[in-house]
Amino acid sequence: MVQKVKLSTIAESLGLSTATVSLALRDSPLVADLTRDRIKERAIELGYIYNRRAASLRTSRSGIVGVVVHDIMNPFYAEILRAIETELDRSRQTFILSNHYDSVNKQRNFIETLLQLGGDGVIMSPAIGTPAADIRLAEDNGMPAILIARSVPGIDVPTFRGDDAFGIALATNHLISLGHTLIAMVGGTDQTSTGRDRYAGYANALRKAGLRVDPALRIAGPRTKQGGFEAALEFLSMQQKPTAAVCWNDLVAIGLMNGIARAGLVVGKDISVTGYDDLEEAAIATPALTTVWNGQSDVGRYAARALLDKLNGSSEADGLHLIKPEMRIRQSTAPLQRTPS
Amino acid sequence: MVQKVKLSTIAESLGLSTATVSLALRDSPLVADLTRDRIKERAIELGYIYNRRAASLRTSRSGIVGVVVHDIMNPFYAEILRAIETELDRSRQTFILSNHYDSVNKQRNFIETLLQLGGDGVIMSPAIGTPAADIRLAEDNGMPAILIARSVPGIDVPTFRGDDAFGIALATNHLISLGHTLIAMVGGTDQTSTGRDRYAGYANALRKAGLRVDPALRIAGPRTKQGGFEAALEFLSMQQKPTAAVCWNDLVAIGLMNGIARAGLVVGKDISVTGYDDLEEAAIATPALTTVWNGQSDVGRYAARALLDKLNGSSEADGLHLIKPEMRIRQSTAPLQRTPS
DNA sequence: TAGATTTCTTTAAACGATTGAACCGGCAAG
DNA sequence: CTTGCCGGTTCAATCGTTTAAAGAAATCTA
Repeated sequence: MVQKVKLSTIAESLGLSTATVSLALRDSPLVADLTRDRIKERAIELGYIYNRRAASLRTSRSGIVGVVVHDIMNPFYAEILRAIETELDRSRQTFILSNHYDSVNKQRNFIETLLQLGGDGVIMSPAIGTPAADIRLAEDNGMPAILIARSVPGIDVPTFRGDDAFGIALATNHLISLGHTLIAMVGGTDQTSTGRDRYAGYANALRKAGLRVDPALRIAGPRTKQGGFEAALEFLSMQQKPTAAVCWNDLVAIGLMNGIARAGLVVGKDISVTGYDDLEEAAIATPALTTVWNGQSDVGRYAARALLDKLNGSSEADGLHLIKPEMRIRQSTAPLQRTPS
Repeated sequence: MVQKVKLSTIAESLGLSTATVSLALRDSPLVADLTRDRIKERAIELGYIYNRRAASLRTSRSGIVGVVVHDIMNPFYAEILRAIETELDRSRQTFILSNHYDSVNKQRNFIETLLQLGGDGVIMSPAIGTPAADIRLAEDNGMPAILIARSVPGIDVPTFRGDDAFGIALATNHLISLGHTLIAMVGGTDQTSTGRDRYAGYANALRKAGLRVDPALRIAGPRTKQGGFEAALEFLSMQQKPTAAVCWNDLVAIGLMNGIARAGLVVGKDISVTGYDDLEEAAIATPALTTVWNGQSDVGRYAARALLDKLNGSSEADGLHLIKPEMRIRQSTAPLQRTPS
């Protein structure tokens, strides 16, 4: 269907040229005030709808920004997205969201689609195993990329994430200071930079405190509630009976707490559990979850701003920017109970 | 920046016309097999990127579908979106997602943006108070709309949602059959069609069982965990001491259960609680939540299909389609305890 | 009063792909 | 030998907007 009302419709109805109408609608000082008002009024009367594809064909700015993360329904990303949304809304950019579910293919598809649509830029939390070439594909075609939450080796675009090693060390040290010596690490994988950083943070904290680092205490697994819930069994049936768990994130921690509760033990008394991220949910979990705030809102806000800056050509924020996490102590951790033996 | 590689680049490099290249890339039977292969090969060599805006300017099909709901981070919508995503992916449509947070303005902005981008269609869970004119704006400009989860008075486009009155009655009857007579309804508002339907379902079930409907037992509030958590106080301090709660949704129920647990009471023994929606989370909550499956995945799938059908001009699914909810009985509900009096 | 300047407005050429119509050389039918 | 047809390819107009550059009318300058 062809467009009913276009610039020329308005132009004809007023006996003007499309050029004038175009300029007037964009508040150009070139057109007389009176003319501008008449044009705008008529545009509304006629129900004119601006055709962005026609415009962007000419100008090569589409006003579209892509955002792709592992899973937008994951509350961790949800909080980042919320911040990005706020920031982009302010500068009237439309954003296209997508999950990649850690499929490099799905992610590349998204980048290609975005290029086809003439996307102005892309913010991404790269899928596990993202090749540098995929980021370059975007950059080389004039679509700047910003990374969040994870880095890609060989890529130097602006990257924003929490300082994972530091953050996990905060949690681990907190447990150590409560007297725990057998501390498991539950959930997640060691295949991402995040994963390696977190494990290193945990292991280093133990070593510094003179405790043994036992690989058997690492229970890897999905980063979900379900994953944490299922890990509870393994956790509780370990030979060495750990008394505390540092969890990959709040979801895993909440799942684990549920699993432990099902088994009749009391988190925050028999067992101490820490989360990571400080989701809204952490505070209302039972017991309220001790966790580490990971700066989601800052990550989102900074990432969006970095992109907008790039689009305006003004700034250069290339390279890695680490956000410092902060400890949030609640009721899921407690001093070590001396077991009557 | 102008496009580096376009149809004409390929055409020139092979001594052909852009017309042939255009046809070849779209697998038209009009071009010779040999030619087609050479063209495709060269396109890849040159790193050609299809320019959808140029194409859609000519064809008026953009391959973009908009989806706008109250809050994509809300797991209820998340499950619907997941289904929509799967269905749309299959037919290579890009989808643009947005929250309206129940702001009619934000929603209208989204519709306008989508029209500007030449969106092929829109799936929406309309904001509270959406005027019929906003839906018509889309339809009148050739962008078919599909409604999910809520209806809009005066609008007859395809609408998919759960049968709320029926579903809440299921939950209410379940509690009645367990012997409860003082049953509160917690969370949500009565300003939407959904809200009115749900309250009606609850009230009717009580009346049919010969029980009194007391407006004081209706605790309205936000449809979030936080909302449920906060409602716990009010619930526990009511004069008439209800022994069970029908919650607006699983989130409210989980929040309420947390709140009740904090107060030292045991859900599934002292108090019975039902949820609504059957989110993934319901099964792993503690105690596992008795709830009503609301057909999210069906709603999403049917809605996406209805839209795709409309785009192909093939079908007519106008009007309301109700999905029948189903009961999921777990551990958060139990027979009424006779209070020692 | 002629020329210069200012203030609007228009002309016309892009932007990159699609598509109905035209073209072309070769071959079969009449 | 003309006519028609066929597979393959090209021509040229078109989608709706933007924007240099040119034009026109009014105002200012000397």
